[in-house]
Formats: sequence, C-alpha cells, structure tokens
Amino acid sequence: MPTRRPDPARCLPSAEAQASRFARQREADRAATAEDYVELIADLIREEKEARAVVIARRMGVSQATVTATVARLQRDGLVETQPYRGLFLTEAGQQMAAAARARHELLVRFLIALGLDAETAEQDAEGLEHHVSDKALAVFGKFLEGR
Amino acid sequence: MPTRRPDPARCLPSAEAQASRFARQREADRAATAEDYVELIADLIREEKEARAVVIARRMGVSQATVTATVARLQRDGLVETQPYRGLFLTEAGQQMAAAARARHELLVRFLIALGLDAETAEQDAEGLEHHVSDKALAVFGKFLEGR
DNA sequence: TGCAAATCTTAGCCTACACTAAGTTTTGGA
DNA sequence: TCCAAAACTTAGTGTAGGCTAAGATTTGCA
Ligand SMILES: [Mn+2]
Ligand SMILES: [Mn+2]
Ligand SMILES: [Mn+2]
Ligand SMILES: [Mn+2]
Repeated sequence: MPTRRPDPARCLPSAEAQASRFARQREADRAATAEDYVELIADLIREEKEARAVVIARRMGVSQATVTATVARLQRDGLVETQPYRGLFLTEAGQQMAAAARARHELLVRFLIALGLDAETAEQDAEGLEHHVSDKALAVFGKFLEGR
Repeated sequence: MPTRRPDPARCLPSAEAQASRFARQREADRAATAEDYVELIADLIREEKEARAVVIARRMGVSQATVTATVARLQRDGLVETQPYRGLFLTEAGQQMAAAARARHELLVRFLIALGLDAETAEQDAEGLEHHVSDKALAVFGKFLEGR
C-alpha cells in the first residue's frame, strides 16, 4: 500500500497561512463600502452629471444620515470632496479607485454571463464578489473571456 | 441610423434594483463571520477531534477575547454550544451551515484552480468569494467543472 | 419674491467585531 | 499533590456602518 499524501482539501492549512488569509479578508471587507460608494458616485457623475447624497441614499438603500456619515469617512480618507447642495466629487485617488472598481465589476459580470449565469444574478453576485477577487483571478477570468 | 438600445453596462440600474442588490450584499456580509467560524469549528472537530477557542483565535488571526465575544453571538444565534475547557460544538443548524460553507468553499477552490489560478491564490480568494456567490453561480461553476 | 419642499446635517442610539489588560479557572507535569 | 502555565472570561475601549428624529439650509416654483 503506497503512502498517500493527505488530500489537500481534507487537510488544514497552517495556522499562520490561514490567519493571514482571514486577515486579508478583513482588509477587503473594510474597503468594500468605500469601493461601492466611489463607484456609484462615478457612475452618477457620468450618467447624470452630478452625484447627490439623496440619490446615493436611495440607490444604496440606506438613510441620508448614513450617507452623510459614510461620506465624511471617504472625505477623511481623501477619496471624495463635497460642496453641500452641489453634489459629491471624487479626488484623484477616488477616481482611480472608482475606475478600478468599475473595471473589476464589469469584467466579473461579463465572466459570469459568459459562463451561463442570467444577467440579474450576475449583477447581484458581482456586487459582492468584486471586493474579494484578486488581480490574479481577474486575469484568469479575462483570459477565459478571450478564449471565447 | 437605427435607434440603439443603451449599452446595459453604461446604464444605471433602477434605484430599487440597485438598492436591493446592496441590501442583499449587506446581508451576506453579516453572515460571513458566522460562516467562517462554523466552517473552522467543523474542520477542527473533524481533523483534531475538538475545536478549542485558543486554536480558533490563532487560526482566525484574532485575540482570544474576540473569539469569546463572537462565539457568544454564535451561541445566541443557535449555531454553537460551548463547554468551557472542553471545546466548541456545533448545533444541528451549525452543522448544516458548516457543511454548506465547506461545499461552497471547496467547489470555488476547484473552479478557480481549473481556470488556471495557483492553489494559494485560489484558497485566498475562495475565503472571501464563498460568502458572496449565489447558488445559481455555484451551479454554473459546477457545470463548468463537469464539462472538463 | 417668498415660502414649502427638497436636501443636507446633527444628535443620539444600536450592533458587530476588533483590541489590550487584567482577572479566573482548569489542567498537567515535576 | 500542588502550582505554573494554559485556557478562558471580563472589563473597558474604539471604529464602521446602520437607524430615527429633529433641525438647518437651500432651492425652485406659484
Ligand atoms: Mn460592490
Ligand atoms: Mn460594483
Ligand atoms: Mn470565508
Ligand atoms: Mn471558507
């Protein structure tokens, strides 16, 4: 009987490796709200010329007070600038984050649809997956799309 | 010049549709910690006969105090039972959640690797993606795996 | 042009999930 | 057997991201 290597799927990773995966996850979680906001702000500016807090509240499904608080954090973090009653604006950093978020979002949606998922589910899933997919995985998805 | 339908990718979804996607996302986010804990607890029980809080702290990369607090919530939510100095146990509901989490996790890893991603990145990404992938998407991934 | 409605802010509250520091309890080995 | 180390809990703190209710400011239209 040959000594068989344990099935990797049935074998725990080292504590350190696992801990660092979870730590990276927590990182991504913390960044997710910022990404969704700047992506939405960029979309609104492109499609409707301005990004008003009311509209963001409506589209995020959240109260206006929550938007005020969240935007204050985004401003503190140098992603957004505000002029009350005049909408929100993205800083350079905010525009870069928005562009990256949009690219990830759209690639994911195209990938999921190419695999046979319906459009609405693809959009729904992409909204969450986009924050947890690595650049390496995105590259692999892109390659899949190219190869039909 | 034919009237052309707007490119869906360049067109905002309705406020209601978008809000409900984000709401679903927030749901998934809230469930993620519980899923990771019960999955880990199940793995530890299977691989090491018991799931001690210390070990969970080490593997989650988190303090023991954090584990105490989180486990209290899991217990409150009927997923886990505890006997101090004797490890953690899963309730029926906890076992079901763990099994589902494990299945999603493993399918995702196999899928990512099949697409050409390296194993470590696949594991890293799966740890986050697993909480945001719908059953429909998983079904599609499974089909892809079957078709080689 | 003036005021009602829309927009935005403030105040006060809550939960989840992190942390450190300082206990308490259990266990196992000399 | 007993005591030091390991395991666990408690207390106190902080931030993110939600909420409602109430107040302030601006806008637009009658
Ligand atoms: Mn998103
Ligand atoms: Mn998005
Ligand atoms: Mn996970
Ligand atoms: Mn997992």
